Amino acid sequence: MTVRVRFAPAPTGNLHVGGARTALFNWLFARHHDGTFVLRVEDTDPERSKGEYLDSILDALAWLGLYWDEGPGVGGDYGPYMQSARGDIYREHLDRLVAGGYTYDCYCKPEELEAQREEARAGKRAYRYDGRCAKLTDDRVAAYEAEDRRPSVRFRMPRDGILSFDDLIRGTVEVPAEEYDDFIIARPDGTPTYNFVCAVDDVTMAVTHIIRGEDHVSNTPKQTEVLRALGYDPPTYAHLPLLLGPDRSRLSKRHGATSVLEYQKEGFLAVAFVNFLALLGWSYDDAREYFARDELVKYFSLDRVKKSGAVFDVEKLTWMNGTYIRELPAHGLFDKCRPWFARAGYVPGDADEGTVEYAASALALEQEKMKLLSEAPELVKPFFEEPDEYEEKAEKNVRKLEDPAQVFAELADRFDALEPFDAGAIEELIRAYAEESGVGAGKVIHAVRAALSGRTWGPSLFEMVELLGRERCVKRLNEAGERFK
RNA sequence: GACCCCAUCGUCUAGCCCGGUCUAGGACACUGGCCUUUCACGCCGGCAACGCGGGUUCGAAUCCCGCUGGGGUCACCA
Repeated sequence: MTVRVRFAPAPTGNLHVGGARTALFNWLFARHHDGTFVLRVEDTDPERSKGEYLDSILDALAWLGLYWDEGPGVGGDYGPYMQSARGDIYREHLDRLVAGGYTYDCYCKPEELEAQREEARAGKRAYRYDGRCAKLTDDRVAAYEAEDRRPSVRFRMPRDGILSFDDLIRGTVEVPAEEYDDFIIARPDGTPTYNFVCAVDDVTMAVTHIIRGEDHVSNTPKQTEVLRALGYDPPTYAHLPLLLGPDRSRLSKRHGATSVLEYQKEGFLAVAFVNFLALLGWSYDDAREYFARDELVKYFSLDRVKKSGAVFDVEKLTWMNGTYIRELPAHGLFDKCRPWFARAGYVPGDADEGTVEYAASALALEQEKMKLLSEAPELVKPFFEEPDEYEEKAEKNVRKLEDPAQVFAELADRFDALEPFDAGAIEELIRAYAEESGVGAGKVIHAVRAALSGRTWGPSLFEMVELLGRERCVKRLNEAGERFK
């Protein structure tokens, strides 16, 4: 039997980190087993479902490279893949349940149910629907109908015994049947609800393995019972540990950035993000943590997924992002950073080749210290802007020179005459100058760096000078001379 | 509260199933040093964990029980 898994987001918000992890594990499992990754959209809540959220979820999945084999946009033999378009399928299955006596009409109004819940709360009892509508007399029903009350449909859950299911990650999960009540599978207007449609879709889409978050554990018996009533064998389940925030509660908006696309905007690389996500709850061995995508596919296995929740640590993600950035070829990195360069105005979309080369070279000089693509403009700023304000320490570095103006003027002259104007020659020049004037080479270097960039840090000074070019360097040295006269 | 699940450094984790090789390994963060024209990278070193209590056993991070702690779920949301 070929493996079929599904990721089933509700378009009621953006794809968040936890959802992305779930999608990734499903995708990896499918790819590993040469199976099929289905994307199903659970848009049965017309109030909260929005097209723009769907778009954003699809964008996020695409960014991560988690393309689906079946689903919106690509089709497939088990569609439609939007639940809102599967009404006929639900209707048919609902009829079967009704015909089989697995359901009953419930005339309780939402307010009444809420009152019952409230009562239970007050009495400190666990609330469970008491099944009162299961034994309505014909008169009662007639009366309700006369009142124009429209019934919802409830599914009869077993009254006693143990409800259990096998979970690839947790083993056998058992819950006493008394913990469950008869739940609503169709609203008065006929629209079906989650536990029913989810179960129906999973079997009608021939899903073999349900890999989802641990928060669905308690729903599972409801779904397996629906399936059983319909005459289907339940698929295999695997409930993933939850992703946690720093306070160890389930990761949510409270914890700041949780939308996947926000991470893209902040300058994370999809490869790094995926690699990092894969390591949340799954591990390969005691040491390895770098995995190219095909390696993840090759090694991924549900039996190396652990049961306890994992805190999403942005710091470690950031570190990992930096390591991936360092591995990028210079032009690859520049291409990734292009949007930030454009926004900073350094490299407009229609920039000429020279500018592009210059920017890419500047970026290459700073590549080793980048952790986020978004840092690019700040890092290369001195290559595009003259120093306006000096860092305090940079100014001090200049003042360590007895006569900064003199030094800068002298160096400007020498730069003017230097041939060739490359890093090697520049280094020689500066060291020779330091030697002649009896000043420490470090002192001169630091002062020049300050004069050129206003900073105490940056790339190797000699390479920076070479790339900036004679003209800019001479100009900035002269300006610095004025400034420190 | 009820039910379900979980429990190794601050964090991600290896080890647990098949007890000894674990004075518990790796990584992030933090930190000392080296390298060096700075920052960073890199390298070397350090700090830091088996939640507690009982068992079982010659021996327990590993098996069992209890406790504690944490999380999840208790909708005409998904």
